[in-house]
Amino acid sequence: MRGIARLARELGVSTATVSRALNGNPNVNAETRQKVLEAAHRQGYAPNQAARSLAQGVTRSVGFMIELDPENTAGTDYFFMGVLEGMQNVLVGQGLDLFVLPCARAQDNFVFLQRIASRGVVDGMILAETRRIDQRIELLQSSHIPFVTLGRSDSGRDYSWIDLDFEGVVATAVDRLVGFGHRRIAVTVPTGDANYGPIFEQAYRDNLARHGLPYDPDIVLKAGRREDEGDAIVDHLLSRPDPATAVILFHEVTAIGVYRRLDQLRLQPGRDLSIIGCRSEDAVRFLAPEITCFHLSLQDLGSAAARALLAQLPSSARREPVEHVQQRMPLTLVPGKSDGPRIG
Amino acid sequence: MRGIARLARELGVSTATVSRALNGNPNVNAETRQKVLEAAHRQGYAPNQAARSLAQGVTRSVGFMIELDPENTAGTDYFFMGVLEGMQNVLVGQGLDLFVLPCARAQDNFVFLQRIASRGVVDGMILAETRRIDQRIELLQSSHIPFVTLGRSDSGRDYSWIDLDFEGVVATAVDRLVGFGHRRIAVTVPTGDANYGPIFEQAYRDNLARHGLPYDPDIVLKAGRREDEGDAIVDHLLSRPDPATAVILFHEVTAIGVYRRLDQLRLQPGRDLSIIGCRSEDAVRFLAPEITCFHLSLQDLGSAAARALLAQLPSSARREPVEHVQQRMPLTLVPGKSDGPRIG
DNA sequence: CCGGCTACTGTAAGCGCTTACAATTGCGGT
DNA sequence: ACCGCAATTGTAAGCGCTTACAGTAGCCGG
Repeated sequence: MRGIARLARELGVSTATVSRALNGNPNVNAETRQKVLEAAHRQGYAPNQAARSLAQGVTRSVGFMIELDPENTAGTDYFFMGVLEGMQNVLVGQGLDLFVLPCARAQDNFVFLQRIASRGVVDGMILAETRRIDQRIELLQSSHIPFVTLGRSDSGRDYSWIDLDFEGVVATAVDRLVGFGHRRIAVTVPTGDANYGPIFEQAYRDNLARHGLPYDPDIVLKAGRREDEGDAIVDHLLSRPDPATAVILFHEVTAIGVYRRLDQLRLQPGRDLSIIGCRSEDAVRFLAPEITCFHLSLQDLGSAAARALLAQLPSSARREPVEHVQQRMPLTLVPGKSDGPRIG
Repeated sequence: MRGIARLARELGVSTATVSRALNGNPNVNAETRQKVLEAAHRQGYAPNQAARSLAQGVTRSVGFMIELDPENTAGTDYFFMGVLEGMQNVLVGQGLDLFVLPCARAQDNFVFLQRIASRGVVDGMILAETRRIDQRIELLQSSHIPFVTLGRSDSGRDYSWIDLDFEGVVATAVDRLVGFGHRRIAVTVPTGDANYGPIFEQAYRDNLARHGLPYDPDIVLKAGRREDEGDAIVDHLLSRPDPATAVILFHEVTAIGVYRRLDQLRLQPGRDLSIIGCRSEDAVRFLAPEITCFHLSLQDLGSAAARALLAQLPSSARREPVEHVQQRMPLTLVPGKSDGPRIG
């Protein structure tokens, strides 16, 4: 005999009493509770989680699904650790455990989630890197599992998401560059099927329009998350008959290549080409001149996601249907020296 | 009625048969199995994991405990992502799930593990960042939970660990510097109570001795994992009456500060001070001149840990006591331009 | 002295699954 | 016709915990 049953026998009480004492049920004599707690502690007793969740139907834990991308390990930069902290900050307060569930290969993400989402592992899910069209959303909805995504998808359905305020970033960046007198403002947009590409590009178009500037697809460049893409960006932009005088970089690391190539051409960031990055990344912290970029609180992002999930978890009396949170996290501009007045 | 029972009723068979069919038990008529699998698929049936583990006593999953350090988010991402990949590469093949368990605050790591380690969550654990004296090791041993640590501890007990071959790194670095004619070789050692500090320092002493060089505590500097610590390192080393001509940096990011300060002093890495980093980190990828450092395959590290854990998991007939793996992962020298012959 | 109340504890029925064991069937061999 | 055996399926007992419900005891007011 083991677990609660052994404790019960040794103390000469029923398993029900032990269970109650351990779970803080008020219907237990203070003295009895004391005895139980002591014995439990003495024996290093820890409840079997599987039995617990089976009996209660909840696990008191939430999952955070991330995808491992062999192409791009370095790429995640310091994103997740900050986000995890933010999540934990709100989850531990609720007595919830966080399980990060890394999916081995991005392609397998659907079956992976299907397996994990089967009742009994977690009470809710947070998904990272939502795609434009993401089957996982429907899967979770049809399984009636509470979830939140980090990133919007194109699903028309109503669900909770937290995303970065790309619209705000682009608006601020364009305003700033236009204020500096720039009129040929290039932009790089991410490759891949994450949904922020189109969002970013759309924001770019909208903001050019707001300033009455024409949209020229020739200075909208696809670029991945590798610093050496920066070289090609410079070459392309400056080789135009009507060269861009400023560029907004979606992936900030590409700035490294941009700086390098400019240097080779004896050109100077901020003077010969104004550069604004979109989310400060570790790798560019040491560029000189400092890059103008946007700062994001990863902790806030994580906390927001966790809170949005909490709001959906069964809890104290909640009759009315859950409210879905759809929130864009603001980023703050950190002015550097990589942009400035247009010359010539 | 739900789960397996519903399937069983609809198909007019017993739950036992359904369970057997689903689990690939050979004692099921091929036709019956087919029917069951079809029905299960049609209904999107997924087994309740809690019930499964309760009945079987195993969870088919392993945990990887990491500690969140608000001081030090950057950089760790890069590390963990690579390691996770390596782990997944071996775990998915075995049908095991990996749960990353982030502990909110490093101080709470013991109670955190105690809670998680209670039977029923994972079958085994991998611990990151083992301390010199780490209670978690005894906890896991007394709970009879298979585990592996990333990093040695001072525990005399026999258990599985995977660590970096700091001894090899230091030996190679010292040999190289001595070969360049250096005799005053400084070193930085990490702050904090992780166990690699003392190991590193001991290796340093041993290797100096091997070359008949004196050990001078004055050029053994504590340094954390922040680039700006590099400035102080330079100032200290060069202000000595007998300045060091070379330095081995435990935390490679400090090289950024070192480069910066040298630059301010109009000195040059590789000529005025030879610098060797210990493990290539993302942040220093773009330093010029390139830093001489050591490359570690994070994937290999992760795979090794996962394999060491697998070896302990109950499986096919294994009567003899498990063998504990104690393995130091080799790092390979990547020569750069940050070190060279001693001048003067 | 009794009914009813509060405070506590015990009994036992699950939670959804696995699995040892029993039961059934159909077969070939004698 | 009967036995033994293999193949297949069913029965039911858990796995360790929670919890509705049913006691039991002590107390009060009437």
